[in-house]
Amino acid sequence: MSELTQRQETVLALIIHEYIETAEPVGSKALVERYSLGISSATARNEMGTLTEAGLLRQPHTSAGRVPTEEGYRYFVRRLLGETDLPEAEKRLISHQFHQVRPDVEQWVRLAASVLAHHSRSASLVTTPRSPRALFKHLELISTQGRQVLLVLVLQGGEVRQQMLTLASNVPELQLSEAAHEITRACLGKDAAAVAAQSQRFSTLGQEITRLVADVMSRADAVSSGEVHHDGLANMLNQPEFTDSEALRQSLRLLEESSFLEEVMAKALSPSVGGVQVVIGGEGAWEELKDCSMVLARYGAPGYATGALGVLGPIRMAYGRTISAVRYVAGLMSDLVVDAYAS
Amino acid sequence: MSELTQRQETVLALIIHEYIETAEPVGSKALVERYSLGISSATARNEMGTLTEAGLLRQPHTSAGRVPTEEGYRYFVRRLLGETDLPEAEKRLISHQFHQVRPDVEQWVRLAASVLAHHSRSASLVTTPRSPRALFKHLELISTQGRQVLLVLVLQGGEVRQQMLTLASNVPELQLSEAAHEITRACLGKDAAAVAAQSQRFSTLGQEITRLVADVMSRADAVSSGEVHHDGLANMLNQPEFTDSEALRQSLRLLEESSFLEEVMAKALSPSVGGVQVVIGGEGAWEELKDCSMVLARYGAPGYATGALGVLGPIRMAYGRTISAVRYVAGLMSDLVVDAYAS
DNA sequence: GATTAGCACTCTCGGCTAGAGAGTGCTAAC
DNA sequence: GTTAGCACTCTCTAGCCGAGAGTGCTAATC
Repeated sequence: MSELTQRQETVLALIIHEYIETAEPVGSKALVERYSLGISSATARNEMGTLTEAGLLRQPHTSAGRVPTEEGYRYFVRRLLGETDLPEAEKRLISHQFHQVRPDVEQWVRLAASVLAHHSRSASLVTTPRSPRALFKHLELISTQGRQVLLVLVLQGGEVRQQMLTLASNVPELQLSEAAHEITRACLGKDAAAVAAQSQRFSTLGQEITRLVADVMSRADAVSSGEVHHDGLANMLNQPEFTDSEALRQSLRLLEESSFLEEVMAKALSPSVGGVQVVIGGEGAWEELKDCSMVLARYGAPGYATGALGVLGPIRMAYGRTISAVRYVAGLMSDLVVDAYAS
Repeated sequence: MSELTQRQETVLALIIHEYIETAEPVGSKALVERYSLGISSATARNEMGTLTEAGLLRQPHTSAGRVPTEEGYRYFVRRLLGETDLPEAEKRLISHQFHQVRPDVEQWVRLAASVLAHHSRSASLVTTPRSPRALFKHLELISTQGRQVLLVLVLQGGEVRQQMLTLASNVPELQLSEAAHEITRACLGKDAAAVAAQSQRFSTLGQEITRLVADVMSRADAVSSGEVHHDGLANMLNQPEFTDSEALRQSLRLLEESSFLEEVMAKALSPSVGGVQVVIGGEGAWEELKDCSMVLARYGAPGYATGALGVLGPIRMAYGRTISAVRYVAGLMSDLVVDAYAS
């Protein structure tokens, strides 16, 4: 795409700004009046014509105002948005909220979803953080009744997994806790495969338990991205583009089928590990997202635990505000996760 | 309300049945033709007039067919529905599904939500099961790095709670595990208050930890109903009564604000502990639910752990099918929870 | 050469009307 | 008690019309 003049960029930016606010095609006259541009509507029309030919704007019908195309939004986000950021006051407020809730991953995830939904006025998505590879830290066996035993497995990073198991025979409590200690010593810091490899070293009981531990750990590996929490669905309904049900239904189904979401998040986030990723209109890859945009970011500490968060909304989204919010919350979550997990 | 004749009940039932299917006012002629009633449309009209006077039917406008009133639905559910039940084949299928997933409470909750949403073609709600009063079972202290310690608390029933804490000074691992054993011995089977009362018996370290344990336990008590999972939101959108956004938005907000949901579930379920509860149109008590119906049930084993599940849909809901599904899934979940927790 | 005023043209949207269709309540006959 | 017949009411849809907004083009202006 060839270069746009300064004025064309201004016009594009203003049209997008106006359209995001009003959700209605914006015409040349309204534009120059509303923003006191120093040009006449005719000049604006000429520029708009150029932008339309460049594929950045589009007319819903012959005699209506202009609406940004997906390409137009992309140009805007890539070239014109700059490094927006939340006002300091809002940042402090959000940060304060995070430090006020109980220090618990689950709570942070909820709060993050709530904050994102509120600031973006769209639907938000936040996965719980997960370690890339579960590493053994501590095992505890707690006898309950008869041959039922509760297996509590602590992973490096503080994640706790539990699992019931029924032993072949009754085993005294003392023997259980001894076995747990022995296994803990042998497996400290090992991953699922390595734990499984240790199993021969133990007695029948130890082998049974070790295999189960390895099993639980590999299951933890399998769900590499955590559960997806969401918030702000109701915001989507306020958007005029979702008044007819079809588009809305698709988005809703999206949010409920976490498998699809995980796939999108994983794919969209793999290339850019650092910053915020903006997916506008599905980018051709996701038919189901063609009426939506997503603003996504990873958070957490690579090596310890990472998660993803983002916002799902209409293509006509307040990208500036949303990107700032996503970036800031991702940073905040990273700090919190590092604090909690790094030890 | 005075008694209805046999024929009036038939007419009411058929109108409700027809309206549930088509979502459109049903007229006398269509009714007698569709169901080959042995009466003429004029007779049907007379009966419909009586039912309208009795407050069980209503006309959207002077010259339209009849639509059931909330009172009409209530009569139908209370007197005419009988003991419907899912077909054996479907029961077996559902049961099979439950036994196929990983034996894990979280998985069962998800599956229950999915099954309910599918069978009711509406939105479903399932809380995770919770013990009515958290009772201490086992404490484990795992040192991580420096003065950071991971506190793992196992409650009676197998629920596991974890919490980070930072000690005032560095404490060797051995001393930690000894303290944990000591506290475990002293607090076995006690509730939050009793645990707090024990705290004086211990050294400074023990006191600090015991108080934290009591704190964690009382927090567990506070959330007497678990987290609410939901599924099948997309089903709601298919319903014609939710095409305009207002009613839908309300229901959505309901599902997202779990606080409100918990209140509704708690209230609606407190009187009838045994069976399935049907709330039609909010029953006057909940303004927010006035366009919706809920079919709710408790599950679990009183004394061990209980939860609630149910379906939220339009008032024009397939009550027979939904009630059967809710009842069956609640029973299934009860069995599973008892199996898992009873030990 | 860029900008602008003026103008004819196009397209949507809201309001209006008319006719079709469905359903009702009533009355009189069976 | 039931039913056929009928006049009446109300909604829903299609079609039409005028207002309004916006455009593209041309010719004049800076």
